[in-house]
Amino acid sequence: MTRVKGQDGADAHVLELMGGVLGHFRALVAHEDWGHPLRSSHLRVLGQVPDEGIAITDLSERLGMTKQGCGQLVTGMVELGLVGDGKDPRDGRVRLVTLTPQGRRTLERFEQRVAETERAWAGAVGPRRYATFRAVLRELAEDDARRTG
Amino acid sequence: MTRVKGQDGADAHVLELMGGVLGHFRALVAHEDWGHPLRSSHLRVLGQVPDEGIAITDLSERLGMTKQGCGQLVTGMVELGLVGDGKDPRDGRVRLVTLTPQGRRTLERFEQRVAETERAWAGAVGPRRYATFRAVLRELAEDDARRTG
DNA sequence: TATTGTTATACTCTATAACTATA
DNA sequence: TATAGTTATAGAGTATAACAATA
Repeated sequence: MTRVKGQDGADAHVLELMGGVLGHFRALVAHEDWGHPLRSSHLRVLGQVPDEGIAITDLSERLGMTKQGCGQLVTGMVELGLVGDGKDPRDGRVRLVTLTPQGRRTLERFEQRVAETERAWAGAVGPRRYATFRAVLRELAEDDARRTG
Repeated sequence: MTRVKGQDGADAHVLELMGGVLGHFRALVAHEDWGHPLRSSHLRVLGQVPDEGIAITDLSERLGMTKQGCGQLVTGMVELGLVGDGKDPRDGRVRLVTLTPQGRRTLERFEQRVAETERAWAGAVGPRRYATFRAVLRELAEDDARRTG
């Protein structure tokens, strides 16, 4: 159960609310059959791999994690067939991470689920209110990135 | 750095945005000096302990986690002095978890930080837009709870 | 030397399974 | 027997430190 009320029935604060909504997606990913183990960390990676490929160090920066952790994560995803890795002909040190067709399909299917969910949400709260919600969320994230990044 | 743009500068989707905003709070908690180690799991617990105390099993349900995990978490928090535990006089099996004065102070201070942040956000995006954002977020969380809970 | 990436290790958070103690 | 809680163990996700290979 996702809680939305705090103690004594008081309104949950923003953090609990966001956490609950995010939990909805974790459940969505976990309960669907993807043909192989799929974790949300995989999806975050898939969304950051450009067509031309990317080095572990750059990918780790995009993901906001260490290159060590990123390297391990990618190794697991190569074994699952979600990404491929190869040498960069221009720099022998670089492991160039690319999307496999399967990785691309998985990413697209996930993005469809997100889009479906957003349509359902917009229907539930009203398209105009949802548009405001979405815009405010983006502005808050951008503000935060400006301060910390 | 909290990312807000996906690959090729495309807009990040809702999940990345929420994740980024939540990350802001994780950083806020991590960088402040609380006098002892404080993790976000602690804060979630503190927010769910009523004045009259609560049993581990009930607390675990409020938190949406197993009673085993909840018991461990509470044990650590007792050592930190954030909560106290005692026997329930009405049922000898029950470990009654209560807030210590220190736990209450920590919770209040955290809630002040949340309130300050929300005021800053409302100022940044406009009070009316922020009110819509907040209301939509609550409705989505409630909707989700109704479906899954 | 600086940079890319790996290996080794550890910690947080949480789960499942098997258990003990009390009702 | 049913319920409250603990102990043991494991796995995801990530970090830091020390290292190897290439530039």
